Amino acid sequence: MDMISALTAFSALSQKTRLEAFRLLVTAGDAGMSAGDIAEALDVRQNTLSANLAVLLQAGLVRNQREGRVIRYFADTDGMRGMLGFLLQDCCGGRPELCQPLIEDLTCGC
Amino acid sequence: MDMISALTAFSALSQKTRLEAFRLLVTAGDAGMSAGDIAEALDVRQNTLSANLAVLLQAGLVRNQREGRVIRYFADTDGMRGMLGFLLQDCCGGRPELCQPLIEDLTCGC
DNA sequence: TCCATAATTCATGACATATGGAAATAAAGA
DNA sequence: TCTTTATTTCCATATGTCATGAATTATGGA
Repeated sequence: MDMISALTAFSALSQKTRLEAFRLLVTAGDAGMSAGDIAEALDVRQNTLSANLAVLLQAGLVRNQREGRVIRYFADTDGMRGMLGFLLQDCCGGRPELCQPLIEDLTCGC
Repeated sequence: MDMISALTAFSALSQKTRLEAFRLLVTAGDAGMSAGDIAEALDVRQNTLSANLAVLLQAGLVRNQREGRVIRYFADTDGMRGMLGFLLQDCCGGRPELCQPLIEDLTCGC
């Protein structure tokens, strides 16, 4: 992940509808969710959500797949990992003692 | 960390100068960096950087401290942890099997 | 073929954000 | 006190972003 990709990813997550949609897809896991279901869950119009999903797609944070009439969206864990790695990489590179407790805190029991 | 704080943090990191400044401060660690040194390192004007540091401050991603004439900035690891936790929390909550490899990948050897 | 459904694309107006110049504040030293 | 240095604040402008309404594409079924 380079600087531009990271900026795109952070920018994508800096908007309420998109952050909510992304979290929804993360919890949905492999099942994913159709664009319509996401729009209904978040109470936003289809075209508004469509534009926001397009931003998440371009940021590499979600994937999609047409299934007949519906288009199903999934969280892209690789994209998420790349973005987080971009931040933590620097932390570890320079100061392992800062990184250690941060990582430990993120394991959140699973 | 709530939704609004997370949005503020992601928004703060979605701008090149701010993301660069934050990474600079992360690697600087406890030593921190003065506003002037950051401005010079990133080749941006002081007033522009000042505005951007104010955004990072408000997002809780950096702290500062006056030392005589200079104002020294530090990365706020608590803020960083809160932001990352906000994303990973959902991942773990719903799907531990998604979270596990993601966490493992983030430990990056330290 | 015709219609209904699902979702996207396009154009527009409203609002927010970033940057630069100039001025202001704060501290240190002569 | 006056000057210099470090940094911030104010203001204007240019740019970017977001949601909306209308039109468009794509699919499935009558």
